[in-house]
Amino acid sequence: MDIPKQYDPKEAEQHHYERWEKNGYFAPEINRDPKAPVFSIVIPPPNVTGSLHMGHALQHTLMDVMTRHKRMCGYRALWLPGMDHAGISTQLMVSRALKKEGKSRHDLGREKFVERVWQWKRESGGQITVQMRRLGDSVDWSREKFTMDEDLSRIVREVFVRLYEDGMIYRGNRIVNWCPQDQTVLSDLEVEKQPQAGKLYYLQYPIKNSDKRVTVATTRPETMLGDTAVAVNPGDERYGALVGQTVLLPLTNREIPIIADEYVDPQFGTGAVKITPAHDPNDYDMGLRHNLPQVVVIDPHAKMTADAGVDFAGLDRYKAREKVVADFEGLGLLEKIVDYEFSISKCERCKTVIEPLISTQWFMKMDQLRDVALALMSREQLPHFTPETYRKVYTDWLENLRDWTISRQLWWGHQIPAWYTPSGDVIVATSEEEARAKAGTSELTQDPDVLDTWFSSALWPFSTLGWPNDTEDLKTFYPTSVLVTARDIIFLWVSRMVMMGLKFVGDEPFADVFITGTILDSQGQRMSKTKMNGVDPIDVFDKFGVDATRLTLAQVGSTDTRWNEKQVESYRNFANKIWNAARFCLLNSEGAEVKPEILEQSTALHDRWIVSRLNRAARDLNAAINAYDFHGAVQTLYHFFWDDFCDWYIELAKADVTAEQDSAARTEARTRLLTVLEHALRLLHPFMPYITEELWQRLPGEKGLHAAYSGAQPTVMLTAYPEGATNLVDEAAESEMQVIIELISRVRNIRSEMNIKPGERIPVVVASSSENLRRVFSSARDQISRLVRASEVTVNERLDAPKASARAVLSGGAELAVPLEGLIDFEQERRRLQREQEKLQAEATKLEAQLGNPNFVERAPVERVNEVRERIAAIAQQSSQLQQTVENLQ
RNA sequence: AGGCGCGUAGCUCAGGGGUAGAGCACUACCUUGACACGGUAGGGGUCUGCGGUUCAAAUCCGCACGCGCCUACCA
Repeated sequence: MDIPKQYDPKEAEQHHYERWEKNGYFAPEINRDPKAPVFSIVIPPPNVTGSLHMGHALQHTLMDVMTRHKRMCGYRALWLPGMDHAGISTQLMVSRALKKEGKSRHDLGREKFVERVWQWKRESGGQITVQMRRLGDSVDWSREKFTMDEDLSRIVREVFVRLYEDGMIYRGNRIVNWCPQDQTVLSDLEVEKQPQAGKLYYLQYPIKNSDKRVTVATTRPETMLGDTAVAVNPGDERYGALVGQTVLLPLTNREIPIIADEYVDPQFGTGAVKITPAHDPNDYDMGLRHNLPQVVVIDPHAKMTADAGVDFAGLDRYKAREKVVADFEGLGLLEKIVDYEFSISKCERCKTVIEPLISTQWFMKMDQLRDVALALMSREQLPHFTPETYRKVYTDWLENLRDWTISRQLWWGHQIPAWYTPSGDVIVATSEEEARAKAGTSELTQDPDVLDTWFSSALWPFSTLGWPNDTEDLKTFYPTSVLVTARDIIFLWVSRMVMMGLKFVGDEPFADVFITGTILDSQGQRMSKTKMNGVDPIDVFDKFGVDATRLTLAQVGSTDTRWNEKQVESYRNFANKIWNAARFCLLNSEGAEVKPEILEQSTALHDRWIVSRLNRAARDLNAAINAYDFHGAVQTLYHFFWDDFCDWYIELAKADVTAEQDSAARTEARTRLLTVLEHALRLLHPFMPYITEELWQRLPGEKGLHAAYSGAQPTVMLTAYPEGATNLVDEAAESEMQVIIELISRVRNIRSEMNIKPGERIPVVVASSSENLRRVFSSARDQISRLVRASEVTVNERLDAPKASARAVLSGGAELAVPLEGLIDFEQERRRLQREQEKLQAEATKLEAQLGNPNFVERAPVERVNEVRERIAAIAQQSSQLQQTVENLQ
């Protein structure tokens, strides 16, 4: 058999995925058990323009671990993939491509432009699906969806119409966030706040029929051209007399009132605020309260309008700002300018400063849906968030939810299914035909706007499953089991899916929500394109292998973690360890094959021990995965495989397995070793799909699949995930083995501390008053001998060894001695024993202090007190044995 | 301004009322027939600080400091 010494991940990553996909292993139909429980996840659809970044790699790893785990547990498992049309990003991307050809989207016209986007999508969209295959995502590609698919688009229209008919969608004229660059409205969630070092300008407005002035402070002087009032707090004594008077607004010919409103904070600035209802959300609200006119002085391109006056019309907003300030200064009305840090709203896509503008848009009322979602949370604690702290984030957000601006002035997206008659009536329908029928005319114009991308995403968990038809998929897979996503879209997406799911299907879209952590760069900064500090997962795959990367990511779970390549390297080493352990098993497999029954028929201590450890690990793993404790799961796998299986079991079994002579005992040892390995590969598979499949395929024997998949081509993917049988967890075997392990470690410690040459064989004397322990030592005599390189191992009731021996006391009431005539350095040995003694004493002192405290004895649980007493007794015994030993050295 | 999270070994992180953990890094020895991407044995922490609750606090509760993130209409 030819197995290289080093594992080559690329080799394994090359062919298995294609076979899994081709054989339909990812589709839930592979499960033949009609009574199989169901597990389903819908993928957070990545942008069609996107490529795989660390965040995806993390989320996908976790979703794949869960899906593979549940599939192996016999669940009818579906992980449904798809992509999002990503309105603004995609439109921008294609527009940029056009620009290189010297064209704009307006040159093409809407229809041609949209066709161009589709063409782009066909040719270069969905790069990420290739990368998902590399990562090993076991998604059912036969169910792949795209938010702009015809069927999903129809569902979007259907939902829109129903919401409109329910009075939850309306068209209105309001102040909105406008991006002057992208020429579209944005929702509150699509603008980002940034701290900005700016200026606060103090402007003086003359009061009519008086020589007094009132000073207002503003960060945006240009908006004063649209002021329609000055407001003060009604309780502000400084200004009480002014309320009701009129201000002569400089640079304009207008007179505006001084009004009183609670909103004004007397502590801030001068306590008097200029009010510009057309260009500030707060002023807008105040304008409505006081019936103030809205004077629009800034247009959608962020240029000043004719209403700003002839001196300003056509100026850019920042140029206008300079001119307003200069003019005030010229008039002697500029009181002062102070440095001031405030936050500014920017378009999250293009980073242009948002202009609040009054505009006609489509909105969705959220109060009713919000209440239903909140009721679900208070009544059933759904969805259940992991980590739980996000429950509060989610509910707080919902409680403060406002209407959602759902229209966008884009061409790429779901065009709003509303038509206008020549007389201006609005007809909302699922198709133009239906609209014509409703309107009684064919002279209709469709609303040019499209819907916010998140509108279709909100429907994702049921639109992908065939709603509004009562499909098998919808009945089977909805509600889905868990949603895995990053925390930044809890509001944009998670909450909206809950609301829409409840409204249209009647059930919550998912029971659980797992919020992943964030992978930061090594400096603790968020990875971002602009900072160029991102780590490309594909590069990591190439360098360390997909499986090692997955293990690293799975371990991250819900914690924010700095990217640490050393960690991946360590898991690359782990993969290599697995490879070489398997290599050893396979190189010594002649005459043997995997045979699961053998595990229950183990009699030797080390065999019962590894079976116990295996089942314990399996039990812990199932519990950890089900509790979304991925970090714990990875640790369990790592230590079971490396420490228990490689460091101890293989070494203990080695003599039997590698015996030159063929024998029943050798075959049995080999069979057991192969079988334990096969179980370990199954445990590892959800985390490390490639190396496990590669090795599993090489194991000899009829390796069974889970009953639900009988008849399928052999693959570790479809084997049963070991459950961890309680009856095979053998506490006695584990504690007996623990004594052997301790014995071996102590002797090795003596060898190392005494500087005994590695090749030197030494006699070992062990003694215990316990007959059982003596039996344990005797049966393990050969193994102990090999692992500590002993010339002979003697087991007695009482320790009988020459003075010139190194000694140690074991925790189970056993002692050992290593006679070292001529080799031992008495002084060194005394120091070594002294250190042991000190450690014990330190512990004893602590425990005795505890026992000496009457409150402890009275109030602590009895078991606890007894534990301490027993421990003290054990230490006392060990200690006196050690003392004896030290004295014997004289 | 509020809310949330975090502060544990040199580094990256687990843990979480009852004797401080892992990986990496470090020290010594080892090319022993699976693996040097390895083996064996070690060293290393008053668990940010101060108070409180408790028989017992790294763990629970306050407060302070530091670091993140989120929400917010202070011009």
